[in-house]
Amino acid sequence: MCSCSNQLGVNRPVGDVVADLPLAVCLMGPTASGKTALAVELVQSGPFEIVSVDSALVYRGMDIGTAKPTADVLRVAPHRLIDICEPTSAYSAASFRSDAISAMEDIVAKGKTPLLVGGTMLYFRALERGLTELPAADSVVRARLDHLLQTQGSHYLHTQLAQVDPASAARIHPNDPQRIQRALEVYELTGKALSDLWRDANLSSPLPFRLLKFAVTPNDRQVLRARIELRFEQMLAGGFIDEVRTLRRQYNLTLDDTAMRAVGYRQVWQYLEGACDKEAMATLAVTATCQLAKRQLTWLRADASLNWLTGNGAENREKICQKIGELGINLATIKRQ
RNA sequence: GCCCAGGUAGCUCAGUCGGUAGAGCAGGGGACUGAAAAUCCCCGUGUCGGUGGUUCGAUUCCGCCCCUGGGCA
Repeated sequence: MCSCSNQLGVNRPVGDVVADLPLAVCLMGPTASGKTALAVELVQSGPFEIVSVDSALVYRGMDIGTAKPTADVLRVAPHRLIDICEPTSAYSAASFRSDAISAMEDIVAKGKTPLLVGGTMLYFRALERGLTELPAADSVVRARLDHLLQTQGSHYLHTQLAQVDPASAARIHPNDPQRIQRALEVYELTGKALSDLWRDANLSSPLPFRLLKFAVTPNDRQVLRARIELRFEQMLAGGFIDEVRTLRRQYNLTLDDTAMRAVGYRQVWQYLEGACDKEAMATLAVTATCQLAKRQLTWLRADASLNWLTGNGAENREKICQKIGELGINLATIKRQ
């Protein structure tokens, strides 16, 4: 059993700078893998406070389709970085990094340990490794590049990029408009090649935390698919379609808005436009969600520093408790049932 | 019962003027620096419904049989 304490302390030799950094625990995993349930258990049994790492949960009014924790859950396990944006605004990995670090510092100041929970793997990476200091998205530049993309095609933009930033053009596939546009945007805003900035500019400040990372996932992909199917049915029964109707009524949204690119919302939107019937919409949404899960797993497999949690709830709690113990940290008992 | 149209990859279909076949979707793997629930890249052997015949060679042509639509009775 873990020893009982409200304080987290790091029992490492003085002078070990890395060990002196406060601990933050990461709970990563594909959609529908059970991250939230596990996080709630941890919060109820240890000195944790949750920071959401999720690009869709940041949006207000997007509750059902994002499987956002319910008000009841949030009462016992508050999540930071939820409901912080209007659906019409754009959030970003850079915004997340700075918001997350503020939240984590605040949590540590209260004597607690940040528990980072989510499935947006780019956000985890940006947090851990930092980002090159670059200009933020510029809506005017993007609108112009969008127009060029529509009229000239991505290969044209790629040849334009090759002239100002050959290294980025070589790295980015001609069919990948999003990355071509970003590289061109950075060039327009700075007059410098993105590849040169990556090489020369400093990364943002190093993360002032030590991360202990866990990945939760069923060991069988079919199990995850079944959970996704079940959850989508529950979303529909819970009023997901009305939620999208309301968003469309309340905001001046289009499918191009970041928020409406979220899995499920896109498919319901198309259904509401009459593009398909309800059954086809559900199939498309489930498929898109499974494809998202697959991409999330690709990120996770590539991270050799992860601790995998593929057991049941009790086994997973035990493993987390044990790993934290190995770091020589006194943590409140994580209850076993 | 008769007539017509089909039966080819997990699904929807293309195609082979006879030389054992390929797209989209699904699925799998991978990439990922201010949109990331996004955006991309790579991966295609399947008794070509069954069975006989013609042929050097049949998934392709012919006969019969089975199955699925639609029509006529």
